[in-house]
Amino acid sequence: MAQAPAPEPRKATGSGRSGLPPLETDGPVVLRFAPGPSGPLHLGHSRAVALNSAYRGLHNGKLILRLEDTNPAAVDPVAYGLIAADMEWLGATPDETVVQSDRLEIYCGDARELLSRDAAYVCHCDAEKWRELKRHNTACPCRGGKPAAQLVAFEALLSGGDGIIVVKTDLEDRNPALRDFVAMRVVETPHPRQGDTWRLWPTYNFAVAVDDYRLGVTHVLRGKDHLNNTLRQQWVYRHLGWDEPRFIHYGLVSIPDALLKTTTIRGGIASSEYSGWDDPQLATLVALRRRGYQPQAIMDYWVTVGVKEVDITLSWQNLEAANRALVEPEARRLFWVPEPFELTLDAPQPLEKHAPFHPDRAEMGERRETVEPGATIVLPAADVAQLAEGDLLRLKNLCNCRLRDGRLEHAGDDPVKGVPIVQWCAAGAPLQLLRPNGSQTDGIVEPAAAEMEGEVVQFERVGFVRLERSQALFLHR
RNA sequence: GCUCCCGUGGUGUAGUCCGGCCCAUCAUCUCGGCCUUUCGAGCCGAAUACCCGGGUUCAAAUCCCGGCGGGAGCACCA
Repeated sequence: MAQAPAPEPRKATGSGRSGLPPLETDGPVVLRFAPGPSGPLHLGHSRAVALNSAYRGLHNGKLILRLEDTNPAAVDPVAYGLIAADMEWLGATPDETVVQSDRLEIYCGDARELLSRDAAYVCHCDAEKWRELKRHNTACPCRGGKPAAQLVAFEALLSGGDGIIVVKTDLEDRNPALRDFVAMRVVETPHPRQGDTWRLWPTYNFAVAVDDYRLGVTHVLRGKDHLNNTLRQQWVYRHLGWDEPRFIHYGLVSIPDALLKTTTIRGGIASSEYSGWDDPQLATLVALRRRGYQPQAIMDYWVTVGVKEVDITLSWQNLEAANRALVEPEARRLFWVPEPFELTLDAPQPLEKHAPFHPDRAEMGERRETVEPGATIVLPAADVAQLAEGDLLRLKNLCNCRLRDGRLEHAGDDPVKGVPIVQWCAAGAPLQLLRPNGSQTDGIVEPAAAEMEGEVVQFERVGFVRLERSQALFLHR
């Protein structure tokens, strides 16, 4: 029984070492991540994934992915696969995946149990009227029916008619959010996976309570926005005499400069404002991945943030720092010249470029290139603008030059202290850099880039980027 | 409006339950310096915080009361 998923070797990278406080527990730990399949995961989701996954590792527990697709109208069939892929990329592959729309018999069973215990009722009132009555701590006429009659009404609803199943709570509760809540309702829209086999669908709170219990979840780790939902779900536990899991709520995260709302992104893609879910302007996981974010950086970041109930603002700088620490030792260096300015090089003889792929790791090799006298050299226009006639500058890893009459005049090979050092290209290919703010910069990249598609590299003096076939995506400085 | 949660530097975090070892930890950011044929990395240093007001106490970031501030929920969404 005690399944022990191999805890992946979790390397304690830099910042993430502080670690999470262990969970209170008296046995095996079962956790779950439960998104609705409406699109791929984004940075906001990744906190829940990271925390649940970190605790799985810490307690050698089990992590369930539960797809919450009980609203047929809000399901994107491709999202099931996208979400699974995102979790895998994060290194948080679930031990088990369950889909709520496969479990309708279970919800119906527990609804019947609720009804027969007089803990729920079938309501045929007008929605607005029912809410209004609740607001005044008043029961609707349907609430008083006998369990036997309620059960009959429930069976009838399965095949036709209007109505909802309501969980009885305390109508006198001072918190208006906690007075009687809907457990199941009729949705005629066909479900992408189930077609029209079912018309009575559970709501979020009911399905979650049932599944957390029946799946043996021991710790429910989720955002603070679920505080009231927890209170509602606890009514189901009490009515049915179930032992409760431990509930842990972490604070809300606000992510600056990021569009996270799935429906808005979907709209932006439809209107071609974004090229797709992985558009570099987005904070979806696929987009961050495409730009060169390392999953471990994201996971580490959330672990250092922890599980407190305070609301936080995500710090891109801190996340970038975590990613830079991972990427910097591995990233090969390359010259990329933004807004290239052409100059002719005057030199007495051919010059040899010896540029290491990594300044601190000679074993990574170097890029070599011969530059003939009279060759056209491109420099960043911004750097040329800084230069006055006769000024000395160094073409990095090549030679010193002096700017004379709009040409570059060779001025020695050995580095001279205090001289500006600039990246340059002689041969090279056009390459556009895309930044997450949507801007694009034209430039020339050195020949070595040709065989480095897909790599995260550092453009010297520019920042880390990920190379694609004919463009580069800016990662961070 | 009602209900619930939270409030340590720019950002995040440790400490708050069990008051003293906290003139408050660590990371990141910022600013200097060193180093470096990148404005990357590395090394050294600096600056910046206990929301406010009372109270209890020899002693409060830590306990109590009252303000103020932020957030969430009050869906036949998840």
